[in-house]
Amino acid sequence: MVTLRQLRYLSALAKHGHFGRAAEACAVTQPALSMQIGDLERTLGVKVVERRPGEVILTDAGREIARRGDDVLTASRDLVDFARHRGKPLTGRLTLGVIPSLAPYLLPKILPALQRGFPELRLELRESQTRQLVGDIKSGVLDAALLALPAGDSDLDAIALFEDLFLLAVPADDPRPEAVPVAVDGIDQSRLILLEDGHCLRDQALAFCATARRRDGSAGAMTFGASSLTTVIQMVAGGYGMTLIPQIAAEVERRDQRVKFLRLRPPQPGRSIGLVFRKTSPRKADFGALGDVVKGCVEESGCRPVPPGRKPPPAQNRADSASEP
Amino acid sequence: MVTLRQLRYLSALAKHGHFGRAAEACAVTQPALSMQIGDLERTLGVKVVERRPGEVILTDAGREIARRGDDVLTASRDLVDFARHRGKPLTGRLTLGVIPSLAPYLLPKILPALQRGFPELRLELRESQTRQLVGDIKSGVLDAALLALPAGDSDLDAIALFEDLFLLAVPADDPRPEAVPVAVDGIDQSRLILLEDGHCLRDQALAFCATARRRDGSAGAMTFGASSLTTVIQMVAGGYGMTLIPQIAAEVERRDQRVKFLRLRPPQPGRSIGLVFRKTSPRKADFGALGDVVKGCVEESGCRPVPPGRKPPPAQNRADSASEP
DNA sequence: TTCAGCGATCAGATTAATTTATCGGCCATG
DNA sequence: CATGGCCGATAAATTAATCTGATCGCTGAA
Repeated sequence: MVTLRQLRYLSALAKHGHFGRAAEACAVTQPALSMQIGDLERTLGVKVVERRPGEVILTDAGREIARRGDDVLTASRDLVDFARHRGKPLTGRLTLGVIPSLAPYLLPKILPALQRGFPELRLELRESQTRQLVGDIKSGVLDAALLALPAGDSDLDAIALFEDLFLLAVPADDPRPEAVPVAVDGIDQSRLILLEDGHCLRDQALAFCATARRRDGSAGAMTFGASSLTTVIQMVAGGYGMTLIPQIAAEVERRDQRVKFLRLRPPQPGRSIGLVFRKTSPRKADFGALGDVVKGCVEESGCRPVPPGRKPPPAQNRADSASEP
Repeated sequence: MVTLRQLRYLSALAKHGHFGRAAEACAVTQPALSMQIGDLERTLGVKVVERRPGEVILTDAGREIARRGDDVLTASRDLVDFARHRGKPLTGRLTLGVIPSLAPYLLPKILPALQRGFPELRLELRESQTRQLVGDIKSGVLDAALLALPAGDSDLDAIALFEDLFLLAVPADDPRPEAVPVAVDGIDQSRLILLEDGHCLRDQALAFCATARRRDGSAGAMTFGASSLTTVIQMVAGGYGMTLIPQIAAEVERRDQRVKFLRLRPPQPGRSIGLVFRKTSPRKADFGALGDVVKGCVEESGCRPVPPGRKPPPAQNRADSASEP
């Protein structure tokens, strides 16, 4: 009979490709793991791993078995999570991913409120790009993530939290007055400074500009890859170009006197920020509560963004955030 | 740490509502099961069952835990199935459901071929209505089922096998010549004899007639509920009315000289027969092979129906088989 | 009151899993 | 072609998990 223990050991073995290290990861000795894998192979009637000198690789069948095993483990972990957290939202450990263009601006708003409202919550944060976050949510490494919708994965569910409009950040000495919204034509794509590849914000900005206009044939855009929005703003301040920046970040970056932020004429581009989690997650109650906290913080911070009143996030007539990360 | 054993015992307990009988079903003694349930409650920190004199009922949390536990068990059973059957399609035990309006006509065609081509296959058949079959597939009681598409459940996948057109069965002394297709107007809905409630064929026939015409306000139709198509044909033969009958059944029922079958004018109503199974089923290779056998048998039997060349089954301009069973 | 049904509990036996120690194959070195 | 290191398999002893059979205590019915 197959056991969860065998699947756990197999999962570790698949991950480490090494009996000794897999055993260590499972906090058992190597023979213990060897025997469990052996038992598994015997009960399934298939060689699961190829033991070759210098490396241990899964067989084809083994790969599929490990994949299914991970599904089983995730489901059982969910079961335990459900039982342990049922009835008391936002207590205990909760691992949350946040995209880099959001984390430094949103977290300072919500962490104090969370701490105050849910002192029993032990939040573990991770900052990564959307692609990574989605993978980690699906594999159960993360419970949920704050990112720009849509996440575009049918295994995932989302709660829309707020709309985050884009502003055009330009040097303070730009001739255009701050009061007048500029048309997208005001954006010289070749002077656009963006985050490095892989950031959803970069893709959204590019998508918006692409639909807005295409000044020359070159895929162009001075797409120097900064790793943080603050860096991007520094470059704008230094007169190296301009950028599209989400309102929630502009609030903070506005401190720098050498830049100013111009609003854009409708249809204003923007992104829809949401809380994403596995459809089968056992902690939906937590996510509802967490979402409420975020909405509350964003609202009371006097920020323009407001929670939308609909389920499926829009992303129509705005940046095409359908592109992966 | 939670174990599959505990989940198996919990599943049995949930099903039987009785420690003793659940234990018996698991082939262990009652104390063994009691202790495992006790351990489970201890590790989860929740009372899972309410022990009250005379009955054992799950708590709210227990119900959800049992549901999730069943998911885990299904996934682990799938893993084992995958490992055991991988590489040798159509061997070993395979449980297959078939709807009643199809089983007696299709099975005689395919069983000999299956026996010949796959002697190692031990097919276990069950005849039930669509609703029941779908439930059993989802819970893992059945591996797959032959029924009229669409099954309409997002957890299920289907392979379309063939189109089965409906014919109008009338008494042999009906004045209309067999050679000329009749219009749907030729169907007097008030004289329609159908299978009893719950059969998809009944719903399809009613749906087709409803779109075809509505002679009077009465929901009408002489919908005496026969439990088999043979019974229905007997009644038609006896002059009690007429019926819509799938071509595959007409082939057989044609033996009765007292009825004849009129073709219908386009858009000809019909049903799309398919093989349905869980999306995550470990035996998709088997289903492909089984589907091929069915297609082959249906074709070579000189039957009109042919395999369609498209994935999503039609059900357009024909009986509305979207209604449940 | 007494009894039958049912689940909990206990002690002891059994089975499964783990650890420590060791073996043997396979490379890379010298 | 020896030698030592790495790595997984195996053996024996130990520990932990699980089971059985006997029994207890509770509850509702006779």
